[in-house]
Amino acid sequence: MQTIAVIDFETTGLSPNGGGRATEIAAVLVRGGLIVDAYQSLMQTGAWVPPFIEELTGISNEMLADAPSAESVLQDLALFTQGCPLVAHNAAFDRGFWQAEMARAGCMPDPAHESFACTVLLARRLYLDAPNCRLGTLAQFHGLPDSGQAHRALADAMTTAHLLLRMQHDIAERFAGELGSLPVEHGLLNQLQRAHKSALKRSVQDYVKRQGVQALATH
DNA sequence: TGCCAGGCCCTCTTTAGGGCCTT
Repeated sequence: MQTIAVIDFETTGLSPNGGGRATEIAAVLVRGGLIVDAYQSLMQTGAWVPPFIEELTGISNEMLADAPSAESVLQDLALFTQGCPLVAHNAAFDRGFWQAEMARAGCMPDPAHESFACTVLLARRLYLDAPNCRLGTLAQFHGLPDSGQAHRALADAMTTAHLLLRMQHDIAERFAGELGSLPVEHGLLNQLQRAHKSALKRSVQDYVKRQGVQALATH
């Protein structure tokens, strides 16, 4: 059964190329429709946290002074998520920091981590009635469990994980005719997030068809 | 005070521009 890692970074800015560094990371493991494990840590990169970010996240320079080094945190994280495809809310943002911080820490690239699905792109496909696709809005829209203080890594990763579970449920229900008993795994999420709204059903059918071919190929 | 990035999507589009989403 596939395990998916839902991740969330808190950072000092919007882009690693603009000098932004990670301040906190969380990863939540999802398997078989359940949250099965979680990891969270502050990390010390030596970067200064601007007042605006401190107010937004509650993460201060003083808190980071006692935090473990980014290198040790990222090595732990690489082990924790080993072999798991990744999911994040606005994956383009987290993917940029993931790649930059993993490279700085000298972690070997994990082929599974090249597959990075985005709950924003999926939400834009699936929830046309939602006011917008911000994480907090979608959590309220679906009545997701309260995961704690927003803009902290574990709380946001937990909320994203609950959103992902909701999406897997909704996709399975909406496309029950095409999917049958096929689980809603990472490959289908990737397929759907790239599909045009009007082509959702065709994407599911294409995915199911390919799964069938792969199943035959393994026998 | 306001902007600083980057990837993706949508449309009054595709030889482009603007909005969304993340910290």
